[in-house]
Amino acid sequence: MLQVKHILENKEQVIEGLKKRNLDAETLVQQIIDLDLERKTSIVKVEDLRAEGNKKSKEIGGLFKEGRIEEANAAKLEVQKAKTEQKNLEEELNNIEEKFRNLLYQIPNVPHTTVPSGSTEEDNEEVYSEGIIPILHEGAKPHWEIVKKKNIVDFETGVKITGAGFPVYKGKGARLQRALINFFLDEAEKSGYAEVIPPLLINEASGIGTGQLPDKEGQMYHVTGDNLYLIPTAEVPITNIYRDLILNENELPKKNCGYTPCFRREAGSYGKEVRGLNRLHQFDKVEIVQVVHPDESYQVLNDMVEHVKELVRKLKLPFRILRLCGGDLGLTSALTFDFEVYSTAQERWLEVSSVSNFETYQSNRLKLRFKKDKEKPQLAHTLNGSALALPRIMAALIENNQDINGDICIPEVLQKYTGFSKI
RNA sequence: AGUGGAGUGGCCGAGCGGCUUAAGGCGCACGCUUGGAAAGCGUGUUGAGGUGCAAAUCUCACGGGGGUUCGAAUCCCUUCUCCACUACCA
Repeated sequence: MLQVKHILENKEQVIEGLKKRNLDAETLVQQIIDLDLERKTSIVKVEDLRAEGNKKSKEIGGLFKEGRIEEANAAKLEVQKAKTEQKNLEEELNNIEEKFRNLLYQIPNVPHTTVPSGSTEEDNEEVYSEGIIPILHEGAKPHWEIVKKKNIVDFETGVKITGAGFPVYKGKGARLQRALINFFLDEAEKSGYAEVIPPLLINEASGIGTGQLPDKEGQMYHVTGDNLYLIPTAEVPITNIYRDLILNENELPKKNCGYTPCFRREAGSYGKEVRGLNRLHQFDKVEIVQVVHPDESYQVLNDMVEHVKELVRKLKLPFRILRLCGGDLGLTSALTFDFEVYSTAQERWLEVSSVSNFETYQSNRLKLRFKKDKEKPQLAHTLNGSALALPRIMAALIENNQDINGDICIPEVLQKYTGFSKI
């Protein structure tokens, strides 16, 4: 969430910035400012009473020690009365603070100055593209037909076991998944990211920390028996490693990568969009995460984009990079670049990575700070990116690399991981 | 999962209703001392929030939340984590 101080000091700038999200935040921001004032007034009242109470209690302690029992008892009665008022005021303060927090949770991150305004993905700005879209032979097929024929991804069995969106990868299909995971992890480690294997279930505090809760609860699978959530992305557990920490400035940047399955309910999705591997409830992804000094976060965002570029390039997939417009930007992000690869048989672009700078939006919720010597701790910046999400990469590879015989050619960089060059 | 025990500052560890303003130690930082260092001595050593131009000052935090009390690290309830034993299991 945004820092209150930042809102107070940059009211107009915040409201103006949020317009890019097609959000008129005027009322909301004003409510927050008003409530903050109310909050402070209430704090003063409560703390004054507390201070007085503390003083009196100490005096009573002294009276008892001196054996002045009657005076002490009289003082007790007096304080007891004052407590009622204090309790009421404390309750009032609690209410204000809860309301205040809820309002703050509602305000999305302020988009970076370079974010284009716009409402849908149509308004995203293409900033880069690379690679040649292959011309497929007559009779080329979409990936869902190829994987069926080759028996490497079995959707029907997944439906039987769990439901739609939970495919079973088989044989060389499974092997290809594993190859991609290992390839992505090795590349990440080469770029200096330390690998972690995090939990796949997270608690409520972690969900709030990275911004999935309270707003996007419906998108995660909720294990109600234990009040845990299946991770929608490794971003959540990996970033939460640093929750409640005060790092030394010289420990920055923190760079982590991790492979995890991801679980998304994707309520409301249907049709061509979800066909085959296009949109799944469970999918594999390698994620890269950084915690950095605020002065460096945009340089780092660039580095992360370059890292992802290199991955897609090595897989020889045609891709483009989009700067997300305000309307398409996630709640917590200040600037996001999406990577899309071209899936030739479907004749459409598929999003395979999203690289974002959250500035202090997450770290403020996470209480993730760093400190230089004796200076006051300050919030770090957090970033993350998919590097990469597997199913759509697989879809594009399968479609783009099908040859005249209907076989799938494995890109050279993957062959040492797969152990075969064709499926 | 059951039963019992325990969670105190950067770390160890005392305190078990009011001289706690959290003892003592270790570590760390600075100073004195020294040719230099060690030892020794001295000083300091958390975070959040409020008031104030500032100096300063107040509030909150002893795993988390709630309660009892004029007053809670200390008593009660609840929850989490760790340890031990029992049961189960890859």
